[in-house]
Parts: sequence; structure tokens; C-alpha cells
Amino acid sequence: MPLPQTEIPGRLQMQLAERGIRLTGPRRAILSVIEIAAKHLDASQILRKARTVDASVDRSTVYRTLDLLKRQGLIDELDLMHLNGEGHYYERKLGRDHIHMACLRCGKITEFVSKTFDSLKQQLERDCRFHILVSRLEVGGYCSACRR
Amino acid sequence: MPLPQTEIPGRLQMQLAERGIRLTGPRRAILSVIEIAAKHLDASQILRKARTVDASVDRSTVYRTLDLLKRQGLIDELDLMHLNGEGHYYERKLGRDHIHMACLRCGKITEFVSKTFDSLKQQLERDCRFHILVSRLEVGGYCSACRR
DNA sequence: TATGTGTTGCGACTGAGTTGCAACAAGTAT
DNA sequence: ATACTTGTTGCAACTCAGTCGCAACACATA
Repeated sequence: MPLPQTEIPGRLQMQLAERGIRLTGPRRAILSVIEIAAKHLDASQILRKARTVDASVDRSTVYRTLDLLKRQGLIDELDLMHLNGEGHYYERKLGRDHIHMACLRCGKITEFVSKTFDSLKQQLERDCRFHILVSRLEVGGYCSACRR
Repeated sequence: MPLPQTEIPGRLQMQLAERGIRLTGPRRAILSVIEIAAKHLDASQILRKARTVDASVDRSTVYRTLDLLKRQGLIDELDLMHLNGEGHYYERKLGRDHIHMACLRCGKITEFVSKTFDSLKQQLERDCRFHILVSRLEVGGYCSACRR
């Protein structure tokens, strides 16, 4: 069945179109799920949600689209300290990089933006003559509510 | 930055014994592999090396021992930006935490110790009232030899 | 509306990690 | 030394995340 064509194209769709990347039905469904997501989703959650938009979307298309978005630097891949199994989580890359803190007791994920983190990456690029494309700082421990 | 290499052989065994954890043949084989390792090893590499010491060691015993060491805080688990597949790499936890930089072109892994990284973690513990148990900063990009 | 090329669904596959279970061995008591 | 208790092991079968080859399909362009 055709997809709703009346909705305003999302930013992710625009970014792909600008780069001359073909927009297809399944791709639109997956992009909208990622754009609307309130929390970090894994591949199977993205699949399930995308299927409510386009029931024919396949697992492999989700993985292929996630690869595409990673290569384009439009999403970040997270482990969230493997709180729930071995899979990965995804989030749009917007604005500054941030740190993910995972509470090992209650499972809550907290995000934290820090100028020190930015400085650290600059220091690293300068001192090691390393050109950073992606970075991931994840921390596991006990959040304020769970640390007795 | 090189890490301090002042290490007594059999230290891991001692640390487990001190905690009243049973030392078995397979366990000793696996521990010695991890202690002697010059590079980051994944589970199947650890298995292969451990089998040169004790040929009967099983895959599941390697995973169970790695879980034990993780729970005891004696090793760190790394992804190394998934340069080679989806598996994990392991290294002994000694001294200060360090950053892992993975070159996406040549695959070289560089380690980096930074005072700024220590400060960042302190800031995080203070500002978020979060008790850090493990942390992992991984960076992907181009190393000094591969950039340009 | 026809065309070329990139994308898709499918299904079969790989590889990492897990689990239940009966046999076994480490550390301790006898 | 010997037996005992309990944690550990090898095995095999399994789950789960992610990948791949391929024929059919559909997007964007002319």
C-alpha cells in the first residue's frame, strides 16, 4: 500500500536526498521511526515500529538502512554497556556529542554534555595526530537514585 | 602512551584466590593467556591459545571465565569500534583507564592516557551524582599515518 | 512510460554467546 | 590419604544479531 505522502519530509530524508541517495518506501518508514523515537531503539524495535507504517519492511532492510545512515554519519551506534543483551542501539546525531551513562541496577540511561569531553577530543586529535570521525564514551555504574 | 608493564606473573590467579574463587586447570590456562597477551584478544583467540596449554578447554568455559573476570572487575571488555565483526576484545585492567583509538583505514589500535579523561570522569561523578564502575571511551577515525 | 540502476524481500547462512545437564575436580573436613 | 560437598567443566543443542546472494522490484531521470 502507498505511504502517506502528505507528511512534511523529515530532516533525515532531506539530508539523504541532498546527497543524491534514493528515497524508497521502506527507507522512509525506517527514517521516520528513528526521527520520532523518544528513546534509544535497537534494530528489532525499529523493525517492529517501521512495520506499523509499511508492513512489508524486512529485517535485512533495517540493517542495510542503519549501515547507510552510519556511513553517512547521520546516526550513532551505541552499546549502552550491554545492559540488555549483545545488540546495538541507535540515535540521531544532532548537535554535540554526549556521554551515555547506564545504571547497572535500574537500567536508566542518562545523557551528559560536557565541555571537558570536547576538550579531550581536541587534545586527542592534536597530541596523537588522529582525525576523529566517531567517538563513543559509555559509562556503567549506579545512578543518583540507586547509589544507596 | 605505553602502559606500566611492572607485572608479576600469576597475579590474576592470586587475585582470584584471595577472593576465595576456585582455581581450576582450564581457568589457569585462560588466565595465563590473558596475562601474557600482548594485544587485545577476542574470545575465540583466547580459546585457541588456551588450548595450546590445555587441549580440552571448551568455548563455553572461556565465556564463563570472561564473565567471572568482568564481574570481578579484573578485565575490561572492548568493542574497538567493531573494526572486525561484532565480537568483543578483552584486556587486563591495570592502572589508569585509557582511551582506545581505532584507525578505520589500517586497523591500528592506539591507547592514550589523559589527565583530562580522569577529570571528565570526576566531573561526571560529581555533577550527575553517578558512581562509575566501568567506563569505555572508544574513538574511530584516521591515525597519523593514514590521514591526508 | 520506458529505462537503467540501486533497493528490496526472501531465505538460508554465519558467528557470538548462552544454557541445561551429567560428569567431574578443588578445597576442606574426616 | 579418603570421602564429601559444592562449584566447575565439556558437551551439544540452542538463541539471537547480523549478513549475503539473488531474482523481482521501484525510484529517479529522460
